[in-house]
Amino acid sequence: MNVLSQNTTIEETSELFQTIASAARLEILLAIGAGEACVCHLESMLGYRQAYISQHLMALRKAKIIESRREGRYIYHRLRKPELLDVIRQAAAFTDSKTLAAPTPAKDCCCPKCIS
Amino acid sequence: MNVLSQNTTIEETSELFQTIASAARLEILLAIGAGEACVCHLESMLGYRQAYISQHLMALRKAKIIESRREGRYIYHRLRKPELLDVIRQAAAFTDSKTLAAPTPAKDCCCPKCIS
DNA sequence: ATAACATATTCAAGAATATGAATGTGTTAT
DNA sequence: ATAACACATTCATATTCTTGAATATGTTAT
Repeated sequence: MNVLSQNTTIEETSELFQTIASAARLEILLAIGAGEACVCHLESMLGYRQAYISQHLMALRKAKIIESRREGRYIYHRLRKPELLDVIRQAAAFTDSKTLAAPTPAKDCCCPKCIS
Repeated sequence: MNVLSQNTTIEETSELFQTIASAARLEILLAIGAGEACVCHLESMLGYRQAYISQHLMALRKAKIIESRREGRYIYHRLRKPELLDVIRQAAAFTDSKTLAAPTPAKDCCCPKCIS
């Protein structure tokens, strides 16, 4: 029933979160945006060292989140699926909004003790 | 401009991802769902040991993702903001969909070398 | 061929995380 | 007051992640 009923999906989802659960990585993904970017671009944009950025790009590539393409001595990186930005933005919105949801009163535990 | 223009939001978002970047934690959050659940419910539902679940609940509580309420000897846990489920579902959908986005050809790096 | 450049990769040590085991705390029943 | 129960917390270790430093690779210009 659930979108995540399959354990494999849960695993994959948790791996996705793991990969993007890093401020530097989020910055990089947002900087790449829907287009593409070379390392020097990210370097000047974010102020991180070259090797540091490359390391993160490597992790993102390994996680199949980005793809790379060489053009001369530049290598351009882009999101495999720009929809990832939506996931990030939604999470950011979740984080930001100060309005807490109304507490949902409900209860009926189906564990052995409760139903027996 | 960007939703994440503030570094604080990026930090918070990365912390959110960090907290939910665990299969066990995702399972727990989905099991709690929009309602509330006691530990024994989660225990019988997910098949994990009690202490293990409590440890994860502790982490989720520390991250302000869930809230707890005691009723007799049971303690019910619920999402502070059920919208979190949407974030998770969207990520799961992202993970699942096999359709890769069309490559976006684009380039114009604004780093020192490129614009100078 | 050599040098400069853009970027990737490897390595290692410290930091953070995960999780099993043991134990503590608050509540209800007797 | 004691026991049983539902759950939380602490502790310790194994594993994973992070990140600075060093180095390697592929490309272009000379």
